Amino acid sequence: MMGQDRPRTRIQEKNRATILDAALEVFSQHGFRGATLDQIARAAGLSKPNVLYYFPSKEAIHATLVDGLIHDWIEPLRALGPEGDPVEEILAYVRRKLEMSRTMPRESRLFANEIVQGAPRLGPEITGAFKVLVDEKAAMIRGWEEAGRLAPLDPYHLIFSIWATTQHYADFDVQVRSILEPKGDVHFAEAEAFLTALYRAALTPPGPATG
Amino acid sequence: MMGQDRPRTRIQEKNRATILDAALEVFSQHGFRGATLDQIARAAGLSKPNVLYYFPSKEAIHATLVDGLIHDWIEPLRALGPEGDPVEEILAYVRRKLEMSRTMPRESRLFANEIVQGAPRLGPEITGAFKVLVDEKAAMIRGWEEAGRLAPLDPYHLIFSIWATTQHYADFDVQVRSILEPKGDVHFAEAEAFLTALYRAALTPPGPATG
DNA sequence: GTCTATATAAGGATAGAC
DNA sequence: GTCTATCCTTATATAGAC
Repeated sequence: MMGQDRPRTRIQEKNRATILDAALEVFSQHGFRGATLDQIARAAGLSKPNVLYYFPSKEAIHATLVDGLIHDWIEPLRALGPEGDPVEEILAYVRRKLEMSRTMPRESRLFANEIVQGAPRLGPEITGAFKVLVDEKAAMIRGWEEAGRLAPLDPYHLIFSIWATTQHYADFDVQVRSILEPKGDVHFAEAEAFLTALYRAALTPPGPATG
Repeated sequence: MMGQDRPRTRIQEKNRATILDAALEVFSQHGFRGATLDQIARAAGLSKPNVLYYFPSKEAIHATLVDGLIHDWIEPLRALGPEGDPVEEILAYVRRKLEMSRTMPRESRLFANEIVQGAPRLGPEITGAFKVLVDEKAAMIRGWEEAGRLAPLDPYHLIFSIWATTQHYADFDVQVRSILEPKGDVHFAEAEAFLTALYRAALTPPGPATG
């Protein structure tokens, strides 16, 4: 419950970081209940009691992890700004999200595990902040649409669809790979091309004969 | 491990069905490890040992559930046929999948839980059958594209995107609701309108001046 | 077929030596 | 700070009465 937030030595910082990385690995793969302190300790190269020397409980490790990741996780949406061409701006958002699925799949699965199970460990501060941010960006998108700079699509469902399509490559990675088989990570380049085409076609306003 | 497949009385069938429904509820919400036999027994209105009278183990309940659901789960993709207009055919698939998210959210989350965690309990028979089916439909879509009846988009990633966008409303239901807030289930109608517009725009071939 | 009681194991957390 | 040993709760599964 209470965070261990007094000054720490370098070795303390290092061990905490090691534990958090190990915990990210284990929690993202097995979910909160499926993860064990034993697995986390082993992944961190420490003994179980030693892990609990740095964090008061398994739940505290998870909470610290979530708190530390949430900022980076919503950064791409925060960065969706009013400058530039709306279509290109949203396409850039899609690409940033896809890039996060490629480079931070564990973080994506950590959140996916939580949300699928009803987000019992994601406090109202987190979900609340999320809603405020989405409302803000949805209003901006709505403005673009009313100005005729974007095809008229429900902004909320547009955002949901971008989350769904991009996070899919991290959250459902095993399924994607089992279907696409051998190719290593090539499918991320394919996915980027596909999603760019999908959203460009849907977002471009009907405008006066652009072809 | 071994299925209990000798003849059963009506009461046996009824209790097995009750248990499986309760298990679907509990597994879909908490995942395999997070679910307990106590929860399943309580949800089924039976005692824990009585549940284990009908199934040899927790794992057997889960396996029976998955085996029983997989057929219905992939039915919409199987139904994607060569008749009619390709764009409308795919849009119909999108609507069927979205409808399943609305009417069978527990089933969707059951599979989501499994796949996010690396599908440790989904045998190669299931994932293998999946790949064969997707390969087949992807080839059909490719054919449509080469005939100029569909905009050229990677068929595999198109299918992934349809899974992602439609299942999102079941798997990430709490997040969707926390952002869309009060409206009861209206968002499914909105989602259908959005997804129809999204895919119609992207799938319609450039063709000779249809507007 | 269904229950109470219980065996047994796993896992979170603590005690206390070093 | 780190470890071994251990406590204690939870959870799967079984025994055996009814």
